[in-house]
Amino acid sequence: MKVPRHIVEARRESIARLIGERGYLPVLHISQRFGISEATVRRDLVQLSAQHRLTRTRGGALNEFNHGFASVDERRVTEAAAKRAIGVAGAKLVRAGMSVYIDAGTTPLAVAEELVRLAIPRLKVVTPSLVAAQALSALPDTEVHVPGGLYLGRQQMVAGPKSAKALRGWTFDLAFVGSEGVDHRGLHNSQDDIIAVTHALLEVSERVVLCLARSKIGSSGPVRVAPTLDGFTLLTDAPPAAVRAARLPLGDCRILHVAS
Amino acid sequence: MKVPRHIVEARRESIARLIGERGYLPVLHISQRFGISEATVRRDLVQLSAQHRLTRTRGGALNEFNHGFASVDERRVTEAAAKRAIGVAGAKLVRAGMSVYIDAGTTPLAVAEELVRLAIPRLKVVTPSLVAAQALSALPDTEVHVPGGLYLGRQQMVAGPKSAKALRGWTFDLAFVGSEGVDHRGLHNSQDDIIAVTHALLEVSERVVLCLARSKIGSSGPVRVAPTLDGFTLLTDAPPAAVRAARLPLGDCRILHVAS
DNA sequence: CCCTAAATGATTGATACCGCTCATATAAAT
DNA sequence: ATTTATATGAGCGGTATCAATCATTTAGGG
Repeated sequence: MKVPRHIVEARRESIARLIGERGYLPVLHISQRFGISEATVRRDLVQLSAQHRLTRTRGGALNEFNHGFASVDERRVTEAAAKRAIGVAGAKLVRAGMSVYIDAGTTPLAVAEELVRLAIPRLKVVTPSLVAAQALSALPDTEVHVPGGLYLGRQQMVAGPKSAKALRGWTFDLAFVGSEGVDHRGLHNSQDDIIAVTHALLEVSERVVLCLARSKIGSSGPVRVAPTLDGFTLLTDAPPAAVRAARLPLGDCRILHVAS
Repeated sequence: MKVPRHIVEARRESIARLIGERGYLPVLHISQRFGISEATVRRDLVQLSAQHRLTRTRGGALNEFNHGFASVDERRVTEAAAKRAIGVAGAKLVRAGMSVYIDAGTTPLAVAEELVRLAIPRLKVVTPSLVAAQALSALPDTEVHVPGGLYLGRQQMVAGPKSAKALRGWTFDLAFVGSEGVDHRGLHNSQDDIIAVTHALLEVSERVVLCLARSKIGSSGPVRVAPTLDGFTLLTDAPPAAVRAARLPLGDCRILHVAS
């Protein structure tokens, strides 16, 4: 039986919305929820998928939002172990009740994920990464703050000069930051806004932990954030020999090595 | 062939991590990526699922984090048509190049979704809703800003006194706000931070559009945001008779009715 | 009022996925 | 060195999902 057009569209909107909220829904679940056949659900999903409103999977559909960002390069697969090891070591530095900054990027995110796994309570966390914010909001008695700024959809983070300014209103026991790379000329990154952020962090943080997978040692990026590693704690899975070989401008940088 | 224990564990970590990053991965994809059989992938997924590190679906597995939040009540499904109608009408008020504020909540979100559908270019948008921010970041030549503040994981939004303060640094052609309800005593909401936000918006916005599904007319909430609707534009799918019957303190409130 | 186009549900054959068992290889224990 | 435990891949029967087709109903437009 043909059904009015606006009803159909409203239903599709509802499905899209529902999946946007839940992250994932099986076809059967949707059909029961709306009292329509699975065939119709599939037809709706085809439409919505064509509009890039969601992503089909066998048996259901999931939020495009989850799938759309993070164009993951192959390296991440091989580096997953490294990042996880760094995350574990980084999270060990955190005690209940601390005030912590967690940068955007997959390596600092590993620290956040480990914090959640350990369920460390009563933290105050500031992070520009919304993936990290969402993850950390599961922690008990923890406040998660997001600095204001320009929203970057692809990276799911906020950035911009306002963020750096906002950070000066805080103090941190620990700050975890990532980087595009570090070599003999200093610390590099991809956006120049990050310079201001990094300097603000050095001012207001007891300790700034630079989380770097081994492949980042000796590599570079378009913007130089700092000429030396003075004041940082370098947390890496690179072996000591590799770090020495890169001839980094260490200053009084402390180094923590982890195995991966 | 039996394989060393640490290799197995490292692989499982990698899988968990990868799914954490991607949101979803099919079994076949994983098996190819790691060069192992699908049977082994399934076994790994069973383990990881038992540890609540991910959620299994037919054909793959997805990030636990996606699944946790947003408990949706049934009402949203039935009111979807109303919200969509309001979204369409609200988006019609927006012209290319405008500066717009979009509140958190599902009704203002409908406006954002319609803006994306219409692909209106060159907007400057400020929103505390990260769902809206993510959606709007797809618009061409558009800047999306997020005010800083406390992150609320369940609602996927930022809130708090800082947000209100940050808004005074902007001016808006249009501001779309939602509400818990409006009755003869005025405009109500659930958090008292919203009082400051609303007043700031009235100051800096050319026009503040209050988006209300019909069920909200005549209902109330724990906090009174404003005693009258003076200065607002009320956008609702409620019929004129219902609005009159509610005896709202309209002041010089303009009313836009839409059919649903 | 009639006609066309559209939306739906049921059916069906094909395909993908799953849980299980079993043989094998090998790490870990003794 | 020998034994035990375990991780793996292959095979198989069962089941869930899919894409395509078709009849039915009815909205929407003359």
